[in-house]
Amino acid sequence: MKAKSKKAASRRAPVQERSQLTVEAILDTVIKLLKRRGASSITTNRIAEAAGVSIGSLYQYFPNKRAIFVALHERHIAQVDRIMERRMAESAESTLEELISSLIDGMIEAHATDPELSALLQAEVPHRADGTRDFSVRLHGAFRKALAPHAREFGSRTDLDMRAFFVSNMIDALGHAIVLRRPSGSSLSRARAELLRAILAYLGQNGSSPLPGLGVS
Amino acid sequence: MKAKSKKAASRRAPVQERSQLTVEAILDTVIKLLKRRGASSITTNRIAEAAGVSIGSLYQYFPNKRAIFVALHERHIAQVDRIMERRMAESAESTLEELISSLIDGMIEAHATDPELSALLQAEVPHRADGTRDFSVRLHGAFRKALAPHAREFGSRTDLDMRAFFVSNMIDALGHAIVLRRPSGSSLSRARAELLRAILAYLGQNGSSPLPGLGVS
Amino acid sequence: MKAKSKKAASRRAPVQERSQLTVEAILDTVIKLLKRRGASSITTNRIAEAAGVSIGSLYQYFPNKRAIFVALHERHIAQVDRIMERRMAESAESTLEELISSLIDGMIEAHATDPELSALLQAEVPHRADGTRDFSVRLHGAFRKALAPHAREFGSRTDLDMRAFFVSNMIDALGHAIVLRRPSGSSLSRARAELLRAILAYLGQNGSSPLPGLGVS
Amino acid sequence: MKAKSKKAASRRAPVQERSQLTVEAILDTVIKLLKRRGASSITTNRIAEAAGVSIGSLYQYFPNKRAIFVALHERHIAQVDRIMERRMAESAESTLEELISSLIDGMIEAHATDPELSALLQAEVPHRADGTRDFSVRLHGAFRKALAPHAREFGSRTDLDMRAFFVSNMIDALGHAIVLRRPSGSSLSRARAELLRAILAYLGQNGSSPLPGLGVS
DNA sequence: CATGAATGAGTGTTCATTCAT
DNA sequence: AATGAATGAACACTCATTCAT
Repeated sequence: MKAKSKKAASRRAPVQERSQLTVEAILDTVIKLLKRRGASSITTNRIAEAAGVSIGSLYQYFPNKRAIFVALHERHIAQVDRIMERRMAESAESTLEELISSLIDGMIEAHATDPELSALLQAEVPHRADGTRDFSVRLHGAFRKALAPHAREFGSRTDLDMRAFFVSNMIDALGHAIVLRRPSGSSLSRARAELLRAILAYLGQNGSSPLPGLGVS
Repeated sequence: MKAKSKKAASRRAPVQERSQLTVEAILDTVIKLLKRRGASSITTNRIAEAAGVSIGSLYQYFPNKRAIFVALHERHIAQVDRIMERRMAESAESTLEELISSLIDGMIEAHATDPELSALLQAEVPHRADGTRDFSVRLHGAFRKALAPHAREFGSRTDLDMRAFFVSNMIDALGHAIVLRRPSGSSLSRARAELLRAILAYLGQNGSSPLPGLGVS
Repeated sequence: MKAKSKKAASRRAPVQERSQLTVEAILDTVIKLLKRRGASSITTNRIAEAAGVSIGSLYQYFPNKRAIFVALHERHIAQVDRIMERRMAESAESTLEELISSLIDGMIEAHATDPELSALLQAEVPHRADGTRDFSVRLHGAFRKALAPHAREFGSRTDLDMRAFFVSNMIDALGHAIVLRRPSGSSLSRARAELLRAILAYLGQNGSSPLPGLGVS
Repeated sequence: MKAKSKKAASRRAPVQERSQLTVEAILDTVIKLLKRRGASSITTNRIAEAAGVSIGSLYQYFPNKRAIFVALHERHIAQVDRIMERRMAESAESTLEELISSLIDGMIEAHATDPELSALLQAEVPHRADGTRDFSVRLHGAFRKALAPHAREFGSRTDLDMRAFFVSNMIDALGHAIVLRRPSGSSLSRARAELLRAILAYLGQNGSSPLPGLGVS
């Protein structure tokens, strides 16, 4: 699930650190402008000004405007990545149900933090289709591993693959949906429970047995 | 599910028709340019030229550039709408399973026709968040009606609402996903069957009994 | 010596004509700015404003800034071309001396009209080396033809070629020099006579006899 | 013929020397960039980087960008100057023919070393008209002195002046021309001989006597 | 002296939109 | 209605130059 891992050597770089701070400041500013005025009115000069950086400096950190949006998407994805990765690590010893439950919460955590931003990023900020795909793909891969121990329950290898695909997409898409569009009048926790139920039902194989001891180990 | 219902006044038809044709031609051109060069290089002048229309005429049909994109999204949604509406009408007498099966096929039909376009519209062409929401909302409403006859099986009214929300989102999001991103090596029909199974399992209530009376058999 | 010969079909083009006028106006403006402020302070917006044309229109006629300078050079060369070509045509029946005399006057006419411009074009306005070369090459070719009838006087074909090369370069470079840098205190006509003498002496073969009957015929 | 004579104060030498080396390195880099990318893409930052000097240091040696180009032209002219000056000194006892022959060789030596650079400096690198003029003027002055002993052969003082002007310009312009544009198929030495012949013929005064004993003394 | 991050005025260029024909 | 030349505000981006370290 690691996106890029540009872990800075701890003491190596006051310069690097300041760079990183500036980059973060710029991206945060873009988010602010995105919410305040919408994507179409964002200009590089406005970003620079609002971020308290000279336009020249902005171009020292980003080669062009598109790169700023790309970085914004990447940072967002990396944040989700980090959350999900942590949860997967934590659930290493848990049952499958616990794992899925945790990942749903992760998804909710990731998107409920700033639902407006999530929506804007998807609807207004152009992003080569790969960005989203990458995330899906990583989540899919993670699930393939998580479900592998139970492979014999899912007929063939293709079955496992498909199952992982569905589960990852359900968590992603439905997690997204319940945060952003859940029917008015229903609580998030209620929706969360429903999502868990949906996934478990799907994995329940013909509704037969209720996942006896599906540890992730 | 009707998007706008611009029922043409019967006698103004000839004019309206030419207008309609021009509008269609323009939107088709936008799609072509979108695929060929990407959204960021689309300009109104280029659209007009590629569509064989003068820039002046283009502005006779669209008040500004954004309106073109809006119209494109609307047309796309309307197409999906039409397909789904037809299928819902056709399945008025069918079992729930048949309805869902049909709607899944509708979703696939809608997106498999031009997956590239679907992806582009979502990733590159800006669309106020409402566009997507509108569609979801309509599908949701439709499902509320479709599931209503079985209301007593789903405890409260809130339950029904939630159930409809999940089913509509699963059809939308997972239908989308299996067309655009399904794991290589798996067939669309296989994925389609899996999606149906997932939804039915979800509606199967705890995976226990098979929806007594709901025709799911 | 023909540069491009885009002689407009006489009635074909009111549009073309206006275009041509605008282009000329722009180039004239560039010259004015060149003289007034120097090449380094010329901007496309300033050109447009000074020419009374919108910047957008300017870019309808020239794809970029460099093209403006290229066009300016080309126009200048074309003017010299035209003058020289006319003189060569007029001297078809004259002696070689008369031809050379006429071409010297042509060169002077060409550069004396606006010596400042000539100097600026050469010193400040960037021009791919070919521009100048082209002119030299055409003049060289012209002289090869002019001297051909006297080929037997100049040993081999290489000799003729070399002779034509020297004469064309003397007319070009020295004609240029006497207009722009001739020693203060000497008249142009005096310098002109000296140039003629220099060329004739050069062609006089060892300075021996005074060009016996070198008619161009 | 001395261009500037920045005779280094003997004791500041080490510093001066390093400075001088840096300046030379910068100018050499400019030439490299000039050849590689063309004048229009040269920036001070690129120069500094390619020269392995910090941009700050570059500005320690040159007050602004223009100064770099000026220095480049001056260095080039100084090189030619040096060559020509040496040759004039060496030919102090020679005949006029020998002097001229030597200066032609000097001109060839100067430009044949790096013809591409010569062309670039003239065509792409902006230079106030004075730069070229200066050189011409100095060569002109030198010739005035060289021809002075034979003043009585050239009628008036004005005559002498004019003669010196023509000879210096012929050496300059035609020397340049034979190096850079001589007709394909002719050797440089052949062209060199032709240039000498042209100048001698010009000085031959009506083609009469062949310059009896025109020492420069 | 050296450095190179930072600056920001200014540039070339685009492109949505208008409007006279 | 249709046209498309013209517009010019606005944009992304550059680059000569400075100055704190």
